[in-house]
Amino acid sequence: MGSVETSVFDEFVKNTFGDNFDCGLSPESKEKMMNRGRIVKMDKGEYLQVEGDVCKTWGYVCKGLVRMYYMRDKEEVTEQLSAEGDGFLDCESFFKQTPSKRYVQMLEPTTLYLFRKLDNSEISSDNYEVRRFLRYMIEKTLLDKKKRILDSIFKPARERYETLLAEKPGLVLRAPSGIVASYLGVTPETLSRIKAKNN
Amino acid sequence: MGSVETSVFDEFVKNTFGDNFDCGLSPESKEKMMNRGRIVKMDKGEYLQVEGDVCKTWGYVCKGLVRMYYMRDKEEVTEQLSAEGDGFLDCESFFKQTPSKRYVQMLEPTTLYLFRKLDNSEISSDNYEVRRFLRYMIEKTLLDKKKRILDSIFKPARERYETLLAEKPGLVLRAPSGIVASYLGVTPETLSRIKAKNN
DNA sequence: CGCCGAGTTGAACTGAATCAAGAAACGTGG
DNA sequence: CCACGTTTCTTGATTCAGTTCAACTCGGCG
Repeated sequence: MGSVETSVFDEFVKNTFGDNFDCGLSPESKEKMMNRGRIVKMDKGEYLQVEGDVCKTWGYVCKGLVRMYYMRDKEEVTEQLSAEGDGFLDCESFFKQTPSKRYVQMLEPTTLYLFRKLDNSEISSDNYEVRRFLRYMIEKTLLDKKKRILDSIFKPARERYETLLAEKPGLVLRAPSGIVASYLGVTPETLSRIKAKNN
Repeated sequence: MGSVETSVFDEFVKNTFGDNFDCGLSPESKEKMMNRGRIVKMDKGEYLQVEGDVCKTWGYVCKGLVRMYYMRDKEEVTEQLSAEGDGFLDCESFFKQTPSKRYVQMLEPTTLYLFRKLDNSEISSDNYEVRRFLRYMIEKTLLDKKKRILDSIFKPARERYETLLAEKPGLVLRAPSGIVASYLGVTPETLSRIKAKNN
């Protein structure tokens, strides 16, 4: 593995778990983890995954902008919106290895780092450090998703928008308004009004 | 382990994962899993966990009724409501082993089956089957929670109530209305009106 | 130049929250 | 076992955030 992948992996860990997180991986275990990763470049509009595919990889955005969405009666529901430094995962299909209901599309020319899912023989042969790290990733990802969904229940639309704008201004500025609206769980009209009143 | 625990464990697996699920545990591995379980009887109103505790166990209701809730500005938000055959878990505290924000209270005299969390040395020494089974439990639990929360966003209150009534009539009949309302994510007034119109 | 889809603005509507008051259920002590 | 006070539940009136539907504006692009 070259130094490019090494630094991408370190960056992934830092951005996902925070600065002070100890991933608990020896150099050898880290090497093992990284052997599962590969860098992929994609064009704007291109799909990494469409409905019916089985999700085999865990994604991390090096550069660009990605959205994950599914269809809810002809309406696109944007579940994830990920820019540089964000991970993304279709948990349901990835865990169960069943055909996905979700689409993963590039909103800009994008560079991804993709971790391949382990097959059973790999998991059983893996060392404790690697298994623990994978467990951290699962738990972190799912707890984050849960938190995001809960926020969308309790916080009003304007507050959700302001939080997103404060934490990820790039997303709001770079993604089309309609997609940001769907990510925030409101209609395009409502987002437009929120933006208007914010000036 | 006696036959009581064995049958409780099998029942737990069946109710959690469905009839056709193969837990993939050899008799020895199953024995190992069950060594982590114990049966606990509690009174109505009693707390298994209060805010500040660190969650050490995965719960399964053999008999009775349990609710998990947390405080959101003086208001109790019921996150889980579990009767016979249901599992319950405070994911956040359990995974991170941090002080919990949640309360777990018995709404009836209740018999629980509690699985102790593994410490690190146990995990590293455990066999593949046990680790895989624990992974199934984590993934299942978190995907279910996610689904429930998503339903609460998209489906209107009346539909959520009707689904709950159809799938778990016992909960609606046995739990106090105020708690059911909080579980459904509506005010007691709204639930009362929904019930009134349903006749 | 004129089309086209995305975004904006306005008006009416709706599901659910809030506020307020009355009715029923509950448990505690006599 | 009943009486009483407290909590919980119901019912009504009002309000509000956000949706829906419709018309209009703007910017890009053939």
